[in-house]
Amino acid sequence: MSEITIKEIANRCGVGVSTVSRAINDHSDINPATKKRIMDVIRETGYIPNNSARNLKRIDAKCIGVLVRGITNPFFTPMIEFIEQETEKKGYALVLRHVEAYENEVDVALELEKEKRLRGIIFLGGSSKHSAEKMKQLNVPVIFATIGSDISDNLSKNAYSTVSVDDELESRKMVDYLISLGHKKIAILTEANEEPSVVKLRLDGYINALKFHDIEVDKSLIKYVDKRIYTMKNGYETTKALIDSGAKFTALFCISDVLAVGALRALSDAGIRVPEDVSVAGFDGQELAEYTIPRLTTIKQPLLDISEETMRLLFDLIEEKRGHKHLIFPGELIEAESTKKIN
Amino acid sequence: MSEITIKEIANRCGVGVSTVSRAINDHSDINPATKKRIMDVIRETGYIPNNSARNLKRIDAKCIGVLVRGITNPFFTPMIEFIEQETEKKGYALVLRHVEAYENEVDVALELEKEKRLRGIIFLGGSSKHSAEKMKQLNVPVIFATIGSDISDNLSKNAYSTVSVDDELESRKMVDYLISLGHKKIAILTEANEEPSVVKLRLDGYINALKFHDIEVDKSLIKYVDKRIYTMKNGYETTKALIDSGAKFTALFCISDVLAVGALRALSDAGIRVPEDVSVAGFDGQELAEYTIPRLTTIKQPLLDISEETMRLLFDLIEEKRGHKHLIFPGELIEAESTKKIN
DNA sequence: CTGTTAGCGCGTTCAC
DNA sequence: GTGAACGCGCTAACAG
Repeated sequence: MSEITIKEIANRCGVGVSTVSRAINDHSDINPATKKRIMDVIRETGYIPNNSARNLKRIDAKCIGVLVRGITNPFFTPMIEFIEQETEKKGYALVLRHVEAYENEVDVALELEKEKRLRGIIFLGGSSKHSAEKMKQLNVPVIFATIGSDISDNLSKNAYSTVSVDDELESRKMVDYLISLGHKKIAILTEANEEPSVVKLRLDGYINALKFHDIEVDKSLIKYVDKRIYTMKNGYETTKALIDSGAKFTALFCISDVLAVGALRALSDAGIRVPEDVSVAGFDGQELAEYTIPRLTTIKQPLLDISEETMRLLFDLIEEKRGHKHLIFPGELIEAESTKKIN
Repeated sequence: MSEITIKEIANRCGVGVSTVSRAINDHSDINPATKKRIMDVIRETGYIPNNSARNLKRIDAKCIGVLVRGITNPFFTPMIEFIEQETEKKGYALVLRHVEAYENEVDVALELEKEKRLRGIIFLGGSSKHSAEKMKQLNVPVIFATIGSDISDNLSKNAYSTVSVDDELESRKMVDYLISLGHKKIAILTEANEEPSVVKLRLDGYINALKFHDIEVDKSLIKYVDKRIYTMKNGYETTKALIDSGAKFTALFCISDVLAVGALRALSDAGIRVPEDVSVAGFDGQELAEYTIPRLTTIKQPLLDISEETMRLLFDLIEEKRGHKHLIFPGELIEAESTKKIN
């Protein structure tokens, strides 16, 4: 039962611990024969090195950390898969960590950096607005992916990079499109969040588009979901509330595809046809949007581009080839079946 | 940027390291005043204890590990949330780890157990079939949730617990139901997997139900998706292939809800109405099933029951109140809109 | 209540 | 090519 350690292996092989260490870590200066003997014993005994002890000593642990906000959200899955591949290609290990609602992502990162000796950190989701003070403690390169820099104060912009779409612009693009289809009474499903965030930016885009086209912003058409913008339930219930409120609208813009799925269902239940009676649009361009009935008109975030550039930037930063940047990629308006020109 | 350590804090406060340690770990035997002084300095300096070092020493780390197979799969999300709550209630920490396709979950568990000094391990997804030898190395309680014990050899059944539905039975239940609606030509979307697995059990259930009702098993109606049963794309493409094959069927049973979503879309694209022309059924009872159009008939796995019993069992095992068990919960057949009596 | 000290398991010098 | 010894940062046991 007692835990088996490197010492134990060394004893059984009649060698010193450092030799075992060399065998495990693929060092070159070791006799192939002894290495084989050691590896055999390791396999027999089922010995597993203790990671805590390794991390404590190892100075050159090539490891990058990815902190994901919201486990509920399938949106990041394709990005994570790409990041995993690239990380491995570069010979780095990856530590993936979900950040709970009650946790501060930078605190978690700080802790992880010490524990795993991270060489770089990627934040997926969450906010890039953090105290410059704390950010500075993170003394490895940091990149926020899918979160723009508009969200933070200018002071700390050179403390990290961002790779994202321009959420305000993309949101505006979608509302412009709906307006171009003849819609004037456009409702929106969003989250009550006055903090700088992608949510806020998307709402801003909606308001700005309406204003630009001299359409009055009708507060009864702005509906706030309860807390989470990535649950169908919230999309369903908030849409139901919108319908029940008696407000008249010909289009409904949901700031996430997941919300839109709930909206589609709620409209259908109310006997409202999409897109004949009401046009519905989402945001994100998740896989799901291609499989709803009707298919969802949405803004597709270029996740592959974002992921690629994130990794390129991160490794450049690690190798000190260049400084921090703030990159913006254009989203793509996917015109699908859920929106239609108004009669 | 030299890392700041506990020693440094001790120096700055003019106390010993153990006093700092006591302050950090909320020990009772410490002067509140000195504790406050220490905590202040810690806050100022932004000191963060190194987890690796802690894990290395700490003997009583109350920590449980959850290993999740397949990050793509939103199915486990509600379970994870529940497990998190319960773990915290009991004063335990939680380590959540996703297991990649190329990894062996028991190996990962072994590693994690050493690193984090786990007191218990929960596997979500994957297989419970592992060499008894390896399982024995895991010398803390192990529970497989949502995976039945039928999958493993009898020898090692007392080495771990399982909490799940009976996948074969539930699958049979669904096919029985479809037959009761008058369907005889029932196609199935599954995965080519001869290994013992939930996938295999669900296919077995399908075959057994047909046999029981003296319906011939038509191999052209058994369609295998490519690798993953939790992607809509696979559901879509495999259904398309089924349609294109010209095979006649009046019902389509998908062994996951996610596959069924793809199937719904493919049928719709082919001009086949659900449920008028073809009935569609899923399996799992995920949130998504309530939001498709039409709503999906499915087998709802009692995730709350499974989660509750998993946690109860785990803590009982940790406290050595009882031995390993293999619990089966009944699934619930949700009759929704995607299935219909045949004319 | 507090300081000193001995390891936790391993990687890394530095001798040999 | 190999082993002995040191210390990573911390907690726990033991004195005081």
